[in-house]
Amino acid sequence: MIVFPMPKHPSDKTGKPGRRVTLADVAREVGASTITVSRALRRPEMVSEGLRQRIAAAVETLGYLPDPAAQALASRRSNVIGVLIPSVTNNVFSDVLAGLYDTVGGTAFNVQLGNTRYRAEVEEELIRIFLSQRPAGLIVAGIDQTPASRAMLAQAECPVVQIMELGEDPVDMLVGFSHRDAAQAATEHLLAQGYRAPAFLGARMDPRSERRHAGFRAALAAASPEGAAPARELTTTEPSSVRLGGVLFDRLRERFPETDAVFCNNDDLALGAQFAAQRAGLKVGPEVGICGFNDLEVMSAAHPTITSVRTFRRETGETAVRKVLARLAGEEAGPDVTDLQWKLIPRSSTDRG
Amino acid sequence: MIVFPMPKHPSDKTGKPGRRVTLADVAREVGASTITVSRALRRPEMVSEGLRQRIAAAVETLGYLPDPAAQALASRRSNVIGVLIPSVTNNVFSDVLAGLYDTVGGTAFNVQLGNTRYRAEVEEELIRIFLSQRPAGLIVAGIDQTPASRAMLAQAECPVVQIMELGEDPVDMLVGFSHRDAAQAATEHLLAQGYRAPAFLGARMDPRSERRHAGFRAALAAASPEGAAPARELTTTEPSSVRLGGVLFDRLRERFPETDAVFCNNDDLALGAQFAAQRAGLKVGPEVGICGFNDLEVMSAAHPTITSVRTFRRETGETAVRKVLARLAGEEAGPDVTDLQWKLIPRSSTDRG
DNA sequence: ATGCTTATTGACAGCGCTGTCATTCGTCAA
DNA sequence: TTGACGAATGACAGCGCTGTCAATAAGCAT
Repeated sequence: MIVFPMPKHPSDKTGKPGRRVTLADVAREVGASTITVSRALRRPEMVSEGLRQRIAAAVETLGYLPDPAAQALASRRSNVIGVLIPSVTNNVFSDVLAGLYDTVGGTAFNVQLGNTRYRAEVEEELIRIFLSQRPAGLIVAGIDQTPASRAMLAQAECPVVQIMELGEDPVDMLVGFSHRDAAQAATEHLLAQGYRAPAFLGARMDPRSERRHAGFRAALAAASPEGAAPARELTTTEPSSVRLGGVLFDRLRERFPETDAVFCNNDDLALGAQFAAQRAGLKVGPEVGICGFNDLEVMSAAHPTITSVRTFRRETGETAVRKVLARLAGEEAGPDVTDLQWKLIPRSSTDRG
Repeated sequence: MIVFPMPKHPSDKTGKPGRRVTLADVAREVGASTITVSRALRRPEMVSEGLRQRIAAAVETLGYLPDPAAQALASRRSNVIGVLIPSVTNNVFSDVLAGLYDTVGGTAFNVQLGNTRYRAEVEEELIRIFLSQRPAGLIVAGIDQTPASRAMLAQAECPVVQIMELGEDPVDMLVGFSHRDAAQAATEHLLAQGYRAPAFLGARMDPRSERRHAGFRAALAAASPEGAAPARELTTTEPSSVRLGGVLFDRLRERFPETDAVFCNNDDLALGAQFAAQRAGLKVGPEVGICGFNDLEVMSAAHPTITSVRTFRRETGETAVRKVLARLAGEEAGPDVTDLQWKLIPRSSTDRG
C-alpha cells in the first residue's frame, strides 16, 4: 500500500496511525479528481466502467470510508433518520425500534433516537434539535404534536412519518392503526363471550391509551342503549407494569365487586391482572375474563393463555423507514396513510368454558 | 428581529424560510466575530460577562442552533456516542439503553445505536463505521470482540467502555458483573433449598450465557466432589422466548424425569418454564424449583413469584455514559473496571415450603 | 514610565466533501 | 467537413464551524 504525504491538520502534531483516508487519497491513487471519486461512489452510472472499477479497488485497499460530517456539511443533508418515541423500555416501542433498525441496517442511513418521555414540550425541543441536523427523515410517534411541533414538521425539508396511530390529516405520511376500533372490538368480544360487567384498566394514559379507552366506552354504550352503563374503570398516570396490573385488579374488584371481565390497556397490566386473579383463587376465563392489548409474546405462552389484540409493531417500524427511503429515492412512497390494522386473538382467558 | 442578507448556497435558488441561522448571524447581531460567539457557547469563561450575555440573548432571539456536522468537521470530533449491542428488543439491552438515554439526555451528546445481531463480524464492521465518524465515545456490549475489533477499539481516539461483563484486560474501561459467579450462586441456592437434581435451560447461548452455564456447572461440580454429576442441560441457539421456556421445560422433564429444579438462563425462559410446570400440574416451589436470571419486573409479580438473580442493567448504561462523559471532561473516570455486582432474590418458586 | 503578564478578541485557514458550471473528446447527422 | 451533442471528467468555491496564533487592551510590579 502506497502512502502519500498529506497536509496535516494544524492540531495533528504527531503522525498518528489514525490519519484519515480521504477522497483525495483515493483520487491520487487512481489519478482522478476527488469529485470523480465522489461520483463513482454516489452515482456510479456517471463514471466510466474502467475508472469506476479502479476507484472501487483503491477504496478497498486504502480502506476509505466517507466522513458523514463532511458529507452532511457539503450536501446540506445528513444521513440521520431521526426517531422520536416516548419511551425506550416500553415493549411496544422496542419492537418498533427493532423494525426500524432492521430496515435501516445495511443502508447508508443511521437512526438517531430521541426519547420524549411522554412530554410534548420535550418532543418539541427534540424536533428543533433534530431538524438542525438536516435529517434525511423524521419519524415521530403519535399524531398529537403541539402546534409548534406540527409547524416545524410541516416545514421540514425531509420526509416525515407519524407512526402508531391513524388520523385525519398527517403532517406528511402516517403509519398506524386505529386504537379506538381495536379496543372497541376487544370489548365487544368480552360482551359476546357473555361477560356482563367488563371493566377498563389503564396506566400511563397517553393519547393512544385514551383512544383505547374511548373504544371501550363506545362498545359499552352500544351494548346498553339506554345509556345507563356504569363506568367500571380504573386508570392511573403511573407507568404501566405487571405488578401494577395486579394492584389495579385488586382495587377494581374491591370497588366494583360485580366485575367479571377486564379489558386492560396493555399486556403488562393484563398479565398482572391474571396473576392477581389467580392469587385471589379466581378461575381466569370461566370466572373472570381478561383481555390485553398488543399481543406480546408472553400472552400466548401464559397459563392460561391470554386474549389480546395483536398489533403490528415491528411492521410499523419497517414501513415507516421504507416510506422514508422510498421518498428519498424519489420513488412513490405509497399512500400517505398506511393502515396496518390489528387483530383480535381470542384465547383461554376469555373463554367461559 | 433583524434579518441580515447572507450569501446563499449555490443550490439555494429560493429564499426559503428554512434558511439556517449561523454563528455569523449571531456574531453580526452582537457585533463580534464568529469565533468569539463560538467560544461564548463552548467556553463561556473565556468571554467577558457583558458580551456573553448579549450573545446569549442573540442566540435566543435568532433561534440559533449549532450545526453538528460543521462542528464535527472542524473539531474532528463528533458529538456521537456509539453504542453496539447485539439486540434491540431483548429486555436486558432495552434496560441498558434506557439508562444510556437517560444519562446522555440533556448533554450535548447523542447516542447512536448499532445492532450487531449477535454476530462478531457485524460488530467489526460497525466499529469501523462508527470510528469513521470520529465518535465522542464508544460503548460496546461484551468482551469477546474479534482481534481486529479489539485492535480498532484500542487505537480509537475516544473513550471506550465495554459493558455487561467483567474481564481481565478491558480495552479501556469496563462496566459489568460476573455472570459466572451470579449463576453459580443461583445454582448453589437451588441446592441449598434442598433440590437434588437441578437442570440448566439455555437459549441463544451468547458468551454471557456460556459463562452463566459455566457457573451452573461449577456449582454442581463443587456439590458432588466425585465429579459424577450428570449433566442435566438443555440449550438451543434459538432466540429466547417465554414460549421456548415452556417447550424446553417439557423436553427436559421428558429426557431427565428426575429433574426437580431448573436454573434458566434468563427470565423469559423461567417464566415459560413456570407456565409449563403449571400446565403439567406441578406445584412450582414444592415440586419443582425455578430460578431465572436478570430479575425482570414480571418475576416479582408472577404467581407464584419467581426467584431470580437481579442484575443492574439500567445502572450499567448510566455508568457507562458517565464514564465516557467524565473522560471527555478530563476528569478521572473512576477505576477502569466497575463491578456492578448482582443480587440473588429468592422467591416462592424456589421455596419447597 | 517600562516591561511583562493576563484577559479578551479577532484573522485566517482548513476540516472533507459536494453543487455548479466548465471543459474535453469522440460521435454522428447533414 | 462541420457543427451539435452527449458522455466523462475536472476546477472551484463554499457548507458552518473551530484550532492556532496574533493582536490588542488592561493590570501591575519595578
